[in-house]
Amino acid sequence: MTGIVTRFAPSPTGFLHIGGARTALFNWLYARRHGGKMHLRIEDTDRQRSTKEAIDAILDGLSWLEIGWDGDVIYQFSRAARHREVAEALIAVGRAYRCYATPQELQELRDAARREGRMARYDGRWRDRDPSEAPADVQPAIRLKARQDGETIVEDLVQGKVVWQNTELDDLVLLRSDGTPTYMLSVVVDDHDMGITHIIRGDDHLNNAARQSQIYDALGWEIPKMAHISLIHGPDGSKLSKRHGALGVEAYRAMGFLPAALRNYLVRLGWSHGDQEIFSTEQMVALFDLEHVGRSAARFDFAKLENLNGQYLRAMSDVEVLAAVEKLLPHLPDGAALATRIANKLDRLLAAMSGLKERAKTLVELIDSANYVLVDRPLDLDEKARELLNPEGRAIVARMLKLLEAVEPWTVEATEAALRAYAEREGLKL
RNA sequence: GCGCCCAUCGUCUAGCGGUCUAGGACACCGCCCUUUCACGGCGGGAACACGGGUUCGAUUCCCGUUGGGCGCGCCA
Repeated sequence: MTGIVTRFAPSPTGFLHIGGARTALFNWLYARRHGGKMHLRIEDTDRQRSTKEAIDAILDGLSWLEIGWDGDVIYQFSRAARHREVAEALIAVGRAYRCYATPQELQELRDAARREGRMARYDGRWRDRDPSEAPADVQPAIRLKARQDGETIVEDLVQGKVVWQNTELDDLVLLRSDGTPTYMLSVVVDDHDMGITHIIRGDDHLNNAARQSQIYDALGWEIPKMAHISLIHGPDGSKLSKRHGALGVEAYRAMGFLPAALRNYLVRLGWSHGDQEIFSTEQMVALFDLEHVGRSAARFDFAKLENLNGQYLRAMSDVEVLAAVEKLLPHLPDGAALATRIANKLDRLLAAMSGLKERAKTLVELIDSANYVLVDRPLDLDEKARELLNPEGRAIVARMLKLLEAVEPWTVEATEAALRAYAEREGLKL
């Protein structure tokens, strides 16, 4: 029973963004590398913000990226009863207590702390109070009775040893006054019950790691190995925002990126294997490790993604690229129209593919430049010839001819003849 | 503000005390190929944030400063 079990645990409050995709990829790679399993757990304990659309987007995004999970999808909210039971058990053994502090009281506490330059934390006012003092009209929350002395240490597989003074940590809420479990409790219980051996997640959770180890400690459970990977930043080094590239992965699909290329780009963000840049999925699985995951944040570089995508495109066979195009069509805004346009010209498209794919960085670019191949004959050759008057037009015509050469050689001859005639008439030099 | 994390070319990174006049990739700039574009080939500029230690010797180890990030909810 030493198999490795990882999990990807997104909260369904939005699409699967690029950072989440990388976290999923790392978990997936690590599990596969060691012949283990990766579970998918939807952290939907926030009933207000969790949506069906978000869940679908996450599932869809993962399957597009071809990142599979083992077993059924676990919905965290469905395990609330179990979480509640654990919280009660903690009270029974004296490691948790009911807290009757009101939201107003807590807010005042936070304000005071901030004013005095301390880390905002609960003061434990109900920690040792006798339950008989409880006000009858307040529904209590259940808080962990955390150790107040000593320190909490997390041995992180990526970040190394991280230490917190216990005086900095407070008695966190396990169960809300409405009886629902908090994220902090749920993760610990679920990770334990699911037999998770390795928690690989974004380092925005590093601080949570300390509090969660306190819960593990109170429960007497073994703490899974943890690896907190750095976040992905925008090109300017600040947090990745919509303005940058914090789009859902489905947006990258719509931009014409290939899942394999995106995976390759993502795995190199933070992880490396010497100087190697291109990794097949098999190689990633065979080589991935946590030792070579860097600790610093990486900026998202669109140009590099595009370059990588272009490399993948060129490496694919013409038939494969055509298949990828057809697969992409339903996800494009004008996909339906394009699909009908392409439908009866598949052979033409295929014939031009080798010329097309070496020019494009994305599938969308490729489709755009396939215009000349897809357009209905006859072309207005005179109009094309007129474009020769400027360098840009000259380039377009030349490129068009190159593409057409593979499809319809006669068109090239006809066009060239028309160009020559036109140039002669206008006294231009070709 | 307090806590925690991070710090090599513009960007992703290699480097785990001497092999570093710091390597690769993307981007950029030249040249070649090409009646254009792209692909391809060749070449070029470009980095160890700063200041203290430790050491015979620091890009590599320690401390501080600066800069950036994350966290500080009965959100996750």
